Amino acid sequence: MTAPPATSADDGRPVPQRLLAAATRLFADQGYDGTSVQEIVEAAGVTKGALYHYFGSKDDLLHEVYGRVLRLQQERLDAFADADAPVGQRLRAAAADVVVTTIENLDDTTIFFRSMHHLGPEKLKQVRAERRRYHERFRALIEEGLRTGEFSTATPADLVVDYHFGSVHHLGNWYRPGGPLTPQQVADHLADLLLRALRP
Amino acid sequence: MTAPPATSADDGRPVPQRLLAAATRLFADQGYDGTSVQEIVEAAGVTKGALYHYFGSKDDLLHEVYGRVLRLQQERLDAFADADAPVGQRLRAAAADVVVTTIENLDDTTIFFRSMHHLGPEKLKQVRAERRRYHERFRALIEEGLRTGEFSTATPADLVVDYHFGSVHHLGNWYRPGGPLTPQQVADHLADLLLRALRP
Amino acid sequence: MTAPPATSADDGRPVPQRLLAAATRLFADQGYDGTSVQEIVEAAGVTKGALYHYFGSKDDLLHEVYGRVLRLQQERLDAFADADAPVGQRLRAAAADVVVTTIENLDDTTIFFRSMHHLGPEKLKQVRAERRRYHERFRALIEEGLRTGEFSTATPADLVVDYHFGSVHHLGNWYRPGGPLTPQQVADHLADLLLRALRP
Amino acid sequence: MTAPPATSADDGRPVPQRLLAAATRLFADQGYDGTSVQEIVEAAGVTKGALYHYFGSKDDLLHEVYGRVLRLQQERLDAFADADAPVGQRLRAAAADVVVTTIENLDDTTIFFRSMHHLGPEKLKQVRAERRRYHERFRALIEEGLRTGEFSTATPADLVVDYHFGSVHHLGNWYRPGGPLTPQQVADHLADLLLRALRP
DNA sequence: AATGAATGAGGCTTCATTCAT
DNA sequence: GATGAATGAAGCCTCATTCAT
Repeated sequence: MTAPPATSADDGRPVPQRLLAAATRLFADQGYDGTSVQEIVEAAGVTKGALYHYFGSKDDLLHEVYGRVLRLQQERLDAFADADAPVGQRLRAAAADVVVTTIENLDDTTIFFRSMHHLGPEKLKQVRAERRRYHERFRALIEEGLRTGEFSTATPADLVVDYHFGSVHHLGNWYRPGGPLTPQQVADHLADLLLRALRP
Repeated sequence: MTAPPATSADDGRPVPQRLLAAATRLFADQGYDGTSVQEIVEAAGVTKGALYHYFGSKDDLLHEVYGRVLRLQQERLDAFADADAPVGQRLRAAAADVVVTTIENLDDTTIFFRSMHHLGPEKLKQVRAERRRYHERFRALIEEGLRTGEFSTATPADLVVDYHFGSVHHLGNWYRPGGPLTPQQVADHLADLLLRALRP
Repeated sequence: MTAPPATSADDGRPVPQRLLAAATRLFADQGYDGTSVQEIVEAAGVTKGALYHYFGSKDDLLHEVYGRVLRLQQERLDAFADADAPVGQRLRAAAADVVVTTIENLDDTTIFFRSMHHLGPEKLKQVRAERRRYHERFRALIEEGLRTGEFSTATPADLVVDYHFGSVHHLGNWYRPGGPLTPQQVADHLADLLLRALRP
Repeated sequence: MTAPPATSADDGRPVPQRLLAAATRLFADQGYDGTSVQEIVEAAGVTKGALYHYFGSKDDLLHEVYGRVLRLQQERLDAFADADAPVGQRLRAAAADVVVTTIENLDDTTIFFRSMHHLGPEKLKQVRAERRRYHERFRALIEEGLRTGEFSTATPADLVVDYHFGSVHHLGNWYRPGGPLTPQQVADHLADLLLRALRP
């Protein structure tokens, strides 16, 4: 008959997106186990039945939350890595970009690194495969720089990748919006640390 | 009447230590929430009453598990930092040492970074205070090197500390005993990366 | 617009029959409660709306499944009972026939005896009335033989009927197609046991 | 301090027995699926936690309910079969006895034949093995009579066993306490029908 | 010092059915 | 004739913790 009424819970967005947004916020505030399905559906203004109509289980929500960010980051990494520039510039751009997008989606990424182990076996496998692909691409960039002599060969590329992504995962533990540094400033500093460590 | 019988679970160690060891192993294998109090007491060969006799709650176990490692690391950091050597050497030694002790207690540290948020508010506050003290000492070393001109001032000391400890937290996500690198080799590489990044 | 496309699930049979066939198979495999409406409609290649268009509820399906067989058996019993032959021959034929038709529709009958209690009160009443009518007709045959002296009066007719139909209900618990006996052989044996028990 | 108060729900019996009795009554009245765990614990005057302290799951209750009767019947069958008497007398006694004990535990047996398929796979396997053992013993009696020529060889022993136990399973569908026949009378009639069918 | 039965609250998930389109 | 999103109630089970002994 008429347009659906817009209450505080029922904004115009489709139900699945409302659920995902509510879950993201609650997981970030209270942790995955600390958040009940009941809380999620109340925050989204729907019923449990609706949630299970769109998502197979609670850990499906987790999977979706992180999958969105990971796909975004993979696309951006591919773009930076394939650009036409010296490898040092490309690596610096990619290393800084993952920091910026992680901070811009800090809820999603923090949730995920803390709660990944709650995924079922097959979903966990899938996510790990996607992360591996991401890391491989990043590592390939470093190896390219090693071959050209632009980077120091003192440290295995694997270890360098884990060094950098350690700091990216760690962002959720200390970065607070409104702090003294903007996301871009943090990103530039961390990328700089990486590149300085790689200087021959 | 007589000495207690020694069963397979009752290996002679005192009950609290048996409980702590069982909890550590189970938390590492299955996560904190994935492990029930029942499983812990069965693995330790005692009953629930015994656990609650020694520990006030389940998160007390978590607290103890990590507290042990944190106290150890703090002692060692203090020793390295107070040594009589150029600041670069002292920082390198401290940075490598925390990697080695983290790997040697990988179960404990992995559990902790993943499950910290399950601590009650007062225990969480206490642990955070201890960690802050640890970080402050580490940062002081870096600032010392900045003042002496031994390290580059390009990056704020805070950020450098987080960069390094990001990689330390991350160890549980990739390091596997029996891999190609010994704990000491990993430690040397990571300390080297830190020092290289700090070169002027 | 045009004729509906023929998918693998859409084999040309009308929708209600497809639903009934799917329900019968699933109920037999997984039980009535073990089968969800969603599974039925997926197996039939339609949607829930379609099911509820043709059937008022899930237990309507059960009712239809068994109603078909019961009507068939009633017709056949009436035919055998009304035939022109000695009562012993008529009873033997009827007793054997219900075994054959039960085996030929073993899914339907097994489901039914196991799930009857899921029918709503009014449907249950209706089915029980139909079954009673069936039993009465069967009992009348036995009583006819008792009056003529052809059968022994050692046992009340009621009990004899229940004795035989006990074995018929039980068929689903042990008869397997492809076993050593054909349906007709099983039927002949069971009818023979009944008639032997009735010998004076 | 004092003896526990005896309310209507809390009689003197131990909790597991109270639970089993409540479950048996409710399963018989309303079916297995028709009975919620909540109803059972309320009827037994305890909480859900207590139920799951003693029984691993809802179908564990079912398993216990039937296991009790089956063990009883197996013992009695063994006793009758091993007695010192002609095989015809022993078979008649065993055939009548299983009818009496089935009627005396009609709730348990009715529940079971109707709900067996709700048992998990391993429990189902175990129960089937116990039933098979029971049937084997019964069949051995019949085969003994076939060898001595006391029984007719017209029908395979297997089929005769299923014929008789069909009528036993069926008892729950029609026998009502307080009807015209006592359990013993029903038992005598059914055993008589079996023996008459086996006359050469 | 230690037991283990019992609590009670809460967790996730399933499902038959309805209804606007 | 048919769709499928959404409901809402109920279901089974888990678990940290307590307490009388």
